[in-house]
Amino acid sequence: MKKKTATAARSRPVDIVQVLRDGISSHAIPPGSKLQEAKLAKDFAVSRTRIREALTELELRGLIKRVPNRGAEVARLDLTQVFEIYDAREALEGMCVRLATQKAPRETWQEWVEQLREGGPLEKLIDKGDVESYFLHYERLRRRIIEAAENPVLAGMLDSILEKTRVIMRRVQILPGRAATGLKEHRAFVTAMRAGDAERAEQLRRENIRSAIRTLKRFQSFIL
Amino acid sequence: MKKKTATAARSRPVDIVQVLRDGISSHAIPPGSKLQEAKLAKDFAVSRTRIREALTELELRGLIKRVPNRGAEVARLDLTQVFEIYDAREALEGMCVRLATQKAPRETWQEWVEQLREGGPLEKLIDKGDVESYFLHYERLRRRIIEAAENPVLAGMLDSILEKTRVIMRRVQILPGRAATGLKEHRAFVTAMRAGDAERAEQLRRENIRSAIRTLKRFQSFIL
DNA sequence: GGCGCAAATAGTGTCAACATTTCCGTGTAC
DNA sequence: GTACACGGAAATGTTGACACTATTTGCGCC
Repeated sequence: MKKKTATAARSRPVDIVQVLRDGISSHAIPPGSKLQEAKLAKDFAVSRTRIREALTELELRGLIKRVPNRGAEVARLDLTQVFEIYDAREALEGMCVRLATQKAPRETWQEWVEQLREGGPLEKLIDKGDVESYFLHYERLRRRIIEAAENPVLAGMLDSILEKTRVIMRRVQILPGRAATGLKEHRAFVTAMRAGDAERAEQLRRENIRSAIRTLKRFQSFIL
Repeated sequence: MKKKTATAARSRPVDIVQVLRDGISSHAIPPGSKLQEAKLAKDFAVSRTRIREALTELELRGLIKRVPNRGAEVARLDLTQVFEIYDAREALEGMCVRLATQKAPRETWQEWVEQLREGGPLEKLIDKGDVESYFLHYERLRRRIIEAAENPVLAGMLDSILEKTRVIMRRVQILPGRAATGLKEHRAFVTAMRAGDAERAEQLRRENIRSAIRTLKRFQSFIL
């Protein structure tokens, strides 16, 4: 974080937080960076007051760490916190799958069953080694499920923990065999959703996340 | 919220939020109350800047609602939100019970098995109609479990949703037969914890919360 | 007497200036 | 040569004033 981020010239009041959030969660502003109020104020062309409000919000979201009279810096999360977050994620995503299965008509998931089927388009993506594209599709499925769960409280919580681990999630996908394993597991819980079996779908989704945790534990030295 | 709350004369900077949080979550400051920055600034004997910071925190926690140029008021939550929160709670508390069972030595829960046993002291409390005291014990058990789960992320999330529904939870306890049913269910999941069966303990805890939801649904007209 | 428009009023949003604390470099003494 | 102390610079914390928006009040007109 040395120079002004190229696109930061927006003077709109609302989304200073949004820009910083995105920057931090994508590691465009890497962990440990110091955030100086005066510099940010100049970059965003606003007063320090607004910057300070934005910083308090980021602090509350746990994205930055502030020490009195010494400034703010982007929080680095250690592996302990990552595992804590994953446990929370397991519970929340599991519940989302359950609710989505109960609330949305079964046909909703038909297209995903087809995408994820053995020999289907998504499997071909992984075979080609295009993990990045697969990850984007997976993200879309996740958002669709959260939407179908129709629970803003859950959605907000997931949002607030994912903005901290987005980079880690992407790195996990690249670990040896992870994407292929993940696809099989995704296929499993989506099939259960298509069948309307909410209980089983939740179980499978949770097992899916636990599986990701195990992979992460095995390769943790490569991630952080 | 007309006059200054009697004890509000503290000038300490940190816990303005704490005071307001407690006031709102206990309904001492009832839903719909308008929070005027200038008035609060005078009551707490601090500058408006501090008040505004406190308000942004409360807004992020979902305790107040702010509309631009029109001020802030204590959020009223409708039944829809309450049920959303309970679904999230089911997922999170279930996970807490699972983790607590896995992480803490089994003997930890022995005292609770005894307290909750058939004909035990807690059952006697309910038979006497002292639901209030039972609720306090239950709260202590909850906190003990969260502590044993050793997961600050989960703890923070539960904290942030309970401060919104504390009043509702207490009202549910008073509904006909709810306390007695709750006790049986608590006994069940604590017994599983004592036995070290994390999977079953989680299931039972979740069933316990779903049971509370059903009671709430049945009597919702009396609650809100 | 009621309705509409305009001015006054109250309250929030924003800013620039001032006060305080921390950090870093320099100098001196041992 | 090292350690301690002092001072200056830079960044954060705090305050009061100003600008803008929405609401209400009062006046005139229908």
